Parts: sequence; structure tokens; C-alpha cells
Amino acid sequence: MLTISQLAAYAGVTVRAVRHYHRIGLLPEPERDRSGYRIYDAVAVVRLIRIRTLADAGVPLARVQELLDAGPEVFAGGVQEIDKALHAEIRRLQNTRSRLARLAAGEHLALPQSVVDYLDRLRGLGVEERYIEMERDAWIMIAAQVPHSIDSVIAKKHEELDDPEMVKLYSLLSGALDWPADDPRIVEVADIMERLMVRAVEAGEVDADDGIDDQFVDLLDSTMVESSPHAARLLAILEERGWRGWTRIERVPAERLKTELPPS
Amino acid sequence: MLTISQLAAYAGVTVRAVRHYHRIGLLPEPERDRSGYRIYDAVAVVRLIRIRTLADAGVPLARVQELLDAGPEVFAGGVQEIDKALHAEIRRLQNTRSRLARLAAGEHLALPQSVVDYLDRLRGLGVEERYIEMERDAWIMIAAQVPHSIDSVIAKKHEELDDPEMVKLYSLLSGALDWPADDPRIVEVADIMERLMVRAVEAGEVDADDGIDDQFVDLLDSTMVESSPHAARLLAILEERGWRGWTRIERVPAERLKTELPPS
DNA sequence: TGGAGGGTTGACCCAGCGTCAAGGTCAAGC
DNA sequence: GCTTGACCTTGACGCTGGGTCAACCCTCCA
Repeated sequence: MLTISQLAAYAGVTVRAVRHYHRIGLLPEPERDRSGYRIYDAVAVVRLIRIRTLADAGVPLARVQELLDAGPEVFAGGVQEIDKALHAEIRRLQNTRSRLARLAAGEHLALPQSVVDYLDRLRGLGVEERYIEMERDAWIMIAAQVPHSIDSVIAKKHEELDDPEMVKLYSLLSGALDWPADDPRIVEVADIMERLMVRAVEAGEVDADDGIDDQFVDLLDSTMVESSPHAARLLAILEERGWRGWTRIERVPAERLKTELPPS
Repeated sequence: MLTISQLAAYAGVTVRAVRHYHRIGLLPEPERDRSGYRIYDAVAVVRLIRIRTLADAGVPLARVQELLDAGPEVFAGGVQEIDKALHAEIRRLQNTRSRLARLAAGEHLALPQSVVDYLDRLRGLGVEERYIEMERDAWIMIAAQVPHSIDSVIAKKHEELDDPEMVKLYSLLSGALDWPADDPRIVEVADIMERLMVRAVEAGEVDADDGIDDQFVDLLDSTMVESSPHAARLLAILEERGWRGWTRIERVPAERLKTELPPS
């Protein structure tokens, strides 16, 4: 008959694995010769190869035992189920391969395609890479907060970009990263923004219910303020004119303007 | 920013996993708010999603860390390697699926195709299933002992089956399982075997160097003897006529016949 | 004010073996 | 008969990638 290493080699497993199967009762302990060595017959070979076939399919050993000790119809059902899982796993790995390819190509993978397309459109308009990166990080955070509605939010941004004034605004903002602190062009930016805001309010496009949490809106705004000295000046100018916010624009009633000051 | 559960949900991992990555230093511990809660930024999202993409590809976390902290060319090389492994894994799973299908179809998988074909040929000759099973188990043991030369051994058996006398022999042996203990047809079997042996010796086809270990040959012979009472009688008749063995046939010189008796 | 639903750390548990450790056995050569 | 090297034996600990309590703290809302 066979020694344990012959058995193991033929079935393509290690000796250690065979002994493990004995301990957990998956493979019955065979007879021993007079020196205590295990000696195996063909039945053991068949069982071990069946065990490996199922285990290679990713079936836990406890389930392998159930299946091998069950009737033929239970076994067939189990095998069918395993095959389905195997098929799903193959597709998962294929999917992982394509994600890996995107990762190698330099994509961040942290954003849905719609946002990536939007950032590419900005890039196409000549917006600087530094500015795009700031936008990207903001979008990553937004997508993390409201993954379900990110596509519709982006759709709105695309519509906004159809307006040449908005395109102009972006190209100014992009360049603004290098402006001196008191650059007068910031007023031009404020003018464009105000025109855009007025138009948006008139078209009834300003809805506070975009699904993004208030605190989070404040946070994005303050991140923006920290990113550039111009941002604070810009917000101040707009606030004088009765507007508040950046991420989400609000009209501030004139009479409240003097009493309500920003907390910080 | 994001809490741990928001981060985890967006990246598709559990909170526990994120904390695990912190412990092993894979994801840097972020700032805490004043109550000790971790707060995450976009950089953490990007890193976590990269971690998951690599981990989903089956990369050990230690290697993920190496890759993410390495330069772009090392990273690219690593990713390529991982992709190769992934591809190999997909093929392995596809292979496992086909083995699984064969298992479900009732195959034993413990034998190479050549032996399965050989057994099918015996079946086609009308040999009984009980006899086939005995043969199968013997072939499993032989294949386990000499996996590299099993195909050539089987090729020889196929040639033997081209001889109508051999076919007759098998059909008799198959039926012999139900013969009464003293059935005279056993002599007919012996006659056929002797004719076949004589022819084999004349053709120079008997070579002791078939790669199968002597002890193992003895073992197969004794298994055969135990399997049926006729087997012992058959061997006895042949031995009277100067032949020894079953698995491997040997001519015994006439002068040694009287002095050398079987030990048991 | 208290309860739900977050968050925090820490400790133990799991499969499926790999990897020593510390020997006993067998076959072969000298 | 002795040694050598390749096997065999049991037993115990280690590893990955977290899951699953436990015991407690923080925040928010009614």
C-alpha cells in the first residue's frame, strides 16, 4: 500500500495536510504497520482527492465533510452551489483585475466615473492641476457622504459649465492661486459670481435640500477659506452684497446682515 | 470630514478593518476630535480604497504597505506581478470548476485519463462492474506509485487487449466472481493465461524493469489472492506449470521449482 | 434626564495549515 | 554491527485578516 508521503504526493497535498485531515476526522485514520506508520489503500486516495477538489474550490473543510458524507442528491446540490460561488469568485477577480489596471494607470478609484469625467472637463477648460486636486479631494468627501446622489449633483455642475460665465469664473479662480494677496481682479470674480447667483435664484435653481449635511457644507466652505487668502476676501465681498456661502449659496435678507455676524 | 463608519462604508470595508489597518500601521492614525473620535480626510479615503483594491486582489497587507510606500516604478512592477498572479488564480478556479463538474458526474478523479479510458474499454467488453472496481483500485495504487510511467504501462495493456485471447480471458475472469469454489473452468483460464504468457516471453515482452517496486508487486498479487478463492487455485496451477506471479509474470526455471516453495 | 446610536480600547477566537522540536524506524553501505 | 539519511511519529506554537464580545465613553434628540 502507500505511505503517507506517497499518498500526499499523489494527491498533491502535503503530509501535514493529510495528518490535519485525520485530526479533524475528515479522512479516517488508516491501519498502521507494526512500527506505527500509517498505510493507505485506494479508498483513501479517492477520498483525499475528492477532499482536495472541494477544498481547492474554497469549500471549508467542515462543509467538505458534510458533503462527502451526505447522499448523492445532497452532494449534487452542494456541488452546484459551490460551482455558482466559484463562478462569482472568478467574475470578482476579473473585476479586481480591471480595478488594478485603473490603479496602475494612475486613477484614484475613490470617485465614481461621473466625477472623474467632470474633473476631466475642467482640465479640458485649462483649469490648473493644483486647483483640480483641491476639487477632487472635495468631491471625494462629498461622494463619501452622499454616494447615492453624487451623480445628480454632478449633472447639475455639468449644466452650470454650459454657461460661458461659469467657464470664465473657473479659469479666473484657477489662476488666482498665484495672484498677490491684494490683487484687484478678485472684484471681477465677485462680479461674475454675483451675476451667476442672481440668475440661479431667478431660475429657482437654489434648493437647500441637496442631501448634504449643513455641518459638512460649513466644513467645505472653511476648507476653501483656508486654501487661499483670496477666498476669504471673496466671501467678504459677496457677504457685503447680501450673499452667503460657497458650497451652497444663500441669499441673506438685508435687515439680518448687520446683526448676524459669522461666529468665528 | 468623515467619521470612521462613514469612511468604512464608503470604501466598502468594516469599521473593524479600518482600525486593524491603523494597528498594523497600514493606514496612518488620523487626527481626533475633542472627544477622541477619529476624523478622516480625502487622503485617507484614497489610501483606504487603494488598500482595498490591492487586498481584494489577494495581496497580503504587509505587501500592500510595501507597495503603497514605494516609488512609482516599484509600484507598477508589483501591480503587474499581482495581475499575473490574479490571472493564474482565475485559470486555476476555472480548472477547479471543470474538476468539480467531473466529480459531480461521478468520476473518481484519482486516475489519469488514460486509465479511465482503459477501464471504459474493459466495460465495453462486457466485464462486470465489480471486477472493474477491483481493477480500478489496483490502478489507483499503481498510478500513485509510478505517476510518471502510468501512461506507458496502460499503453501496453491496450496492446494486450488487441489480442482476442486476452479479451476472452477477461470475460472469463469477470464471470469467475460467481463461480462455485471448485469450478473446472478455472483450468480453461489457466490454459489461456499460459498461451498468452508463452507468446509474451517469445516476443521478448517480459521485462522486469517496469519501474514498479518488487514489494508492491507482491502486494498486488496477494490482494488478488484475497479477493477470490479462485485466484489462489489459478496461481497454484500456473506454478505447477512453471510460472510465477500475476501482476508481473516470471518464468521459473524447472530445477528450482522443486526446491523453492512459496513461504506462506 | 435618559436612551439610542454612534465612538473607544482590549482581549479572545477562527481556519488551514506551516514550521519547528524531539525523537523512533528503515534500508543501504561499510 | 554501526552509521547515515530519509522517512515516520506526536505535540505545540505561529500566521493572516480580521469577527466577536465586553465594558465603557460621547453626542444628539425628545
